[in-house]
Amino acid sequence: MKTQLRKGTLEMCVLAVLAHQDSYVYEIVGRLAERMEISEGTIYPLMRRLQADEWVTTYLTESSSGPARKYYTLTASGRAALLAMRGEWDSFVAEINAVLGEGGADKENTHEA
Amino acid sequence: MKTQLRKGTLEMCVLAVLAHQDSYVYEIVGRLAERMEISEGTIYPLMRRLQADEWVTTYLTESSSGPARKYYTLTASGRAALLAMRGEWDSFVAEINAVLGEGGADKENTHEA
DNA sequence: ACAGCTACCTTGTAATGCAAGGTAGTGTGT
DNA sequence: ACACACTACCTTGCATTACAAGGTAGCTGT
Repeated sequence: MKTQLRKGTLEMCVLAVLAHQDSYVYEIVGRLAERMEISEGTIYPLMRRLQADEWVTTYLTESSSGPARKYYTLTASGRAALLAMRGEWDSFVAEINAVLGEGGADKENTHEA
Repeated sequence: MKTQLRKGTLEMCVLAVLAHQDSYVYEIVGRLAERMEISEGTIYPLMRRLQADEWVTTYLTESSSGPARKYYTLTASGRAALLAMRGEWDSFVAEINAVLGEGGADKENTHEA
């Protein structure tokens, strides 16, 4: 069920990581794993989508500790998409909290939405 | 894409509406539609799930303006589930915002486009 | 040579939301 | 009587996405 909540947010999270700095899947997974459970199998197909949408481009870099790394960089439209997603995310959260706040009168005002 | 964000939250929203007061699908949809786009086809299967999980029970009531209404009531475990979901929701939102905030060290840079 | 790590990638399954469509009772206008 | 609109129920098929499990390959240390 926690899985379902994530739908649609992982793209945004990955874009946010890339906004910070270029990265490759193995590292992205490691970063995200600090804060949430995440699996490689989720990210690879996702990266293909990001590429298809032209939100990222890639380049290869040699690694001294394993196979070459495939770095991903945000494009201009990737950055724009991230901003748009943040906006959607914020209004979505507000929307849900409004519904919860409305129905949740039985829990006398936990915290505000 | 907005659709994907909703995954996993609609159950919680419906439970929240029912926590407010007993209701039937047609009305629930109307209520939720005030705040978000939502379709009947989504809710009926969802109600079956809620019933299967024994989070709601139903009773029929005659209506003076159409077919009988099938009201849904929260069970005790339904209320418990709603509380649990709210908890998950809050920590999920915090989690995502943390990732966004981190990648968004350029949050100074939120000149929201 | 082998184990273990880095790093890439694919396939199949499950969960969920939605559009489109179908059934039926009640009231209103012609 | 007939058509239409509104309430109210419900189902089927599709698309999207996350995940588990599995596969390939380079590099390092013993």
